[in-house]
Amino acid sequence: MDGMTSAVQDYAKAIYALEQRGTTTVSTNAIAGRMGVTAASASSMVKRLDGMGLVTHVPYRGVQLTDAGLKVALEVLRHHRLLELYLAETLGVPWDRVHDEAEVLEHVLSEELEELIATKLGDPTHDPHGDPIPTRDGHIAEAPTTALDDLGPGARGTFVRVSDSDPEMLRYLAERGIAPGHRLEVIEKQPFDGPVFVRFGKDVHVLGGGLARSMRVQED
Amino acid sequence: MDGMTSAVQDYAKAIYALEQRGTTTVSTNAIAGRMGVTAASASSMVKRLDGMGLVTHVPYRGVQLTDAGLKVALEVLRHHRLLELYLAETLGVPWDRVHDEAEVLEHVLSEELEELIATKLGDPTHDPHGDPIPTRDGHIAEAPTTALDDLGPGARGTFVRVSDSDPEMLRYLAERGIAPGHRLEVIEKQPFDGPVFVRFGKDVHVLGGGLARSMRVQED
DNA sequence: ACACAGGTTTTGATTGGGCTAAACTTTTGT
DNA sequence: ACAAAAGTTTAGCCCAATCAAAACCTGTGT
Repeated sequence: MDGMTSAVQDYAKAIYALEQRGTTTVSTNAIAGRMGVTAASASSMVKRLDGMGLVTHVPYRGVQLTDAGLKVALEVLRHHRLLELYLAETLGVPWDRVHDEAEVLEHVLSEELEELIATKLGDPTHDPHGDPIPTRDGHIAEAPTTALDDLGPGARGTFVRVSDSDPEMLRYLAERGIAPGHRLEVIEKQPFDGPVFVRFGKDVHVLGGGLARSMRVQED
Repeated sequence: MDGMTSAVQDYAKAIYALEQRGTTTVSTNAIAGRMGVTAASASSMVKRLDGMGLVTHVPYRGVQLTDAGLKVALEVLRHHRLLELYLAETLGVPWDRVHDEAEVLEHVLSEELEELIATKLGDPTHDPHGDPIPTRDGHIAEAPTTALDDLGPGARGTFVRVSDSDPEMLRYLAERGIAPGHRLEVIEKQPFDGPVFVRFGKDVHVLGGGLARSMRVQED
């Protein structure tokens, strides 16, 4: 299993993330969007991944991770999330910036270092965004989440993460005292794609647009 | 100043290392040897570095780092040596392996993380191989060293490092209780490129061949 | 003085990753 | 039912980094 470049790992991770978002098969355009490349680039890369046996690709119909591909994705994800936690805990990297640091480190982390870090952290199960960390042998406790935007009034749950860990959003939310792990209740949702009124603790916040669509909630 | 790929950084570092070894101008072959690539590859890369203003290259005559090139080399070197120290001290990576880990991490270490690590380590001046760590602003206290092989009987000094931090050699030496930082005295040197008899503390060791040529000593 | 060995550079090919523009397939709207 | 829109793939190009083979300098020895 060679040819395992950073790009290949990133695509596997992206496809995994997209598969989690409901759709069983993932479109080329979705991959391109997430990777920030053109559809043409994504298409040719998908062909490579298929050749490597990491995905099954039915032209014009979409792509799906194979077991081998899933393994790759989860390994990178484990690296990523362990690093996020490590950077936040032991080096005091501001928690809205650990994502970007981890993004580049994840590809060069040796298995040996991964092991040392995991041990040092006490084999943690969740990263600082509230995301579960895959185990060494590729298992993950992925509780299903819903976009805050899709919840109706009365819904209760835990704010789990911001998809893609967008630092801007994380900072914005942090400024108003909102962070992954916090309990919430939806008070009201304006129609016509309008904002949602959410209670965090005592405070009610109005969240709309991209924000409410990116915030993932684990419902009770 | 873009186009700063890992490869460019590695070449700058290699050229810096070779310049330290006495010769003012560095040959293409020497670079190729150190980088583990063919002379052709080194030659074309040298042309790139010249175009970027990192070296001055006189065809067929050799290469020399410019101020800009030196700055690049010392920045990477600072990353490398801070990482070596960090990995050894806080993660317990065996000290004969920190070099290889640092080799890949040095290129993706952000300035921010570098700062946090340096602070956490108390702004250290030397790495675990005994090599000085360049300062943020590109200064380095490079004490001149001599190959153990070049010392004569009676010479005293401190074993400073193994050039290129060869893990095999480091392990071999560690097994016999020899490590950078140890004081030594040359007892005898056999003629005709023969081995050298060196006292470390109470023990006298016989070191010859590639070993004595790679061990760098800072003379009193 | 000049040929030859050894070091250096050039040439042309390859691989990984990306882009634009054009071709092709599928979906959608009327 | 069929054309337009939307999505996907292909074709042809670029750049970084490498290699092997060929062409090219340089210095040395006779």
